[in-house]
Amino acid sequence: MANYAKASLPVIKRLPKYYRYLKALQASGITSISSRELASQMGTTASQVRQDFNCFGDVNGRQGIGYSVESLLHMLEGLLFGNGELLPAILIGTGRLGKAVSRFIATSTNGFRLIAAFDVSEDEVGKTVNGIQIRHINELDTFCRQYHPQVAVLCLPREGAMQLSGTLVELGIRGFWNFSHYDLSVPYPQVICENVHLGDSLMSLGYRLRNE
Amino acid sequence: MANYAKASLPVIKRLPKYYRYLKALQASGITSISSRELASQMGTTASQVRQDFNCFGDVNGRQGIGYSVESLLHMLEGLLFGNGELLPAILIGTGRLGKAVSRFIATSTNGFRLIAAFDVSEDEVGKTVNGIQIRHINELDTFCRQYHPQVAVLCLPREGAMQLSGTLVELGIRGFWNFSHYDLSVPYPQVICENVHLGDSLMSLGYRLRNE
DNA sequence: TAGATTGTTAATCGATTAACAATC
DNA sequence: TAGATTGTTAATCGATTAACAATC
Repeated sequence: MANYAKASLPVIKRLPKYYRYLKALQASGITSISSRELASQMGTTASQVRQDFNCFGDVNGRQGIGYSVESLLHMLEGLLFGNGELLPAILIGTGRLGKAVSRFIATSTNGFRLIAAFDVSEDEVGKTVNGIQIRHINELDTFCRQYHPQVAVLCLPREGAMQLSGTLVELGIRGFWNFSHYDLSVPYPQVICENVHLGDSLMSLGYRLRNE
Repeated sequence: MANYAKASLPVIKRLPKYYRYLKALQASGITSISSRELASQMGTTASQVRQDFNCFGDVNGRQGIGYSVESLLHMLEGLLFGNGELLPAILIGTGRLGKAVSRFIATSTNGFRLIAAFDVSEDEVGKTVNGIQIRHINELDTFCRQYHPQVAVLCLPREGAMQLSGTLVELGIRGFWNFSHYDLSVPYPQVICENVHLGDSLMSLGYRLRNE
């Protein structure tokens, strides 16, 4: 799919931020932007903006003018959401957090397609999240073999994610969004979405606050 | 409070992970651990473990033996959760995400104390989250002046967080946990908890999956 | 003592920032 | 043309990893 020099993880993590700022510019009718001005708005440097842009392909910046907002957005949309095709995703764990998070995946413009949800609790089974019927975790194996989801969103309350991740990889899952409060033991090259230990980030916040 | 060489952000972000692994070791009855063994379990290097440990104080590693699990945990607990005192926090936005997230802050062993919750919707006002009554956002100003919360957890659905952050800083908020899908415009030195753009991390995941 | 492991300094690696020629 | 801005190479900065003397 991609054929340009691969972006480093820090660059990848910045893409959504570029996307949001450019969307805002577009909304206010701005059609062209210089790296200097964009950097100043985003609180970064013009150098970084240009380096980043140059690593995700043919951005068509014009010397003396700047970059076309529309063309940048078009490029970012392709990178972030794919070009039309949606990544089939499953939700595992349909508690409060699972329900809150699932809304994002269920929104097709975000590039994912929620095709199933699983829970251990018999109470949950048969109910729906975002129009998707909740299945019992026992059906996971059969389901994956038939429908080949690519992404798993783990919203299990505690243990289980670690053990489950291995199974999921065997069943063809290529990416995880892990909200479980444990580390997955997934071998390279599966992609794990970072930024997901809700508790971790708050713990760190507390540390920083107390030590400023 | 802290008087040791300040830890860099990457180090701070690793603290919760150390905490979890050491807790697991403790639970399985292990009292002493070498940097080499801990690193191997966590998927990092012994060098990094030692460098990290040496930057958060007097860890009392014993040459030839290793580190005391208990003493490391004691130290990490102090760093992450404070020594008994809890950071007063408020929740802004009590939708699904706000409710899910608030459980963490409302659990006192995590080092925070949820003292209030606010929402714009009149429907929400008067209801409770985790035993805390939901107030109307109009009361935010009066409340902060009286009770001096230090941390704000932003679970607003879209706009608003950006504009609100400035006000909150003026009202004495020192740290944010921002789940809102926008960047805050908060001046240094307020602490912003990263890892919080739920959508962002999924977008990035999609990009990585499609480009592997 | 011999083996293991720390604490710390030095080397490496990678990401960010600066510089500047090319050019719109 | 003159001013502005890109694309890209070089310099800097910081974090990770390696090395090793000290020592339990």
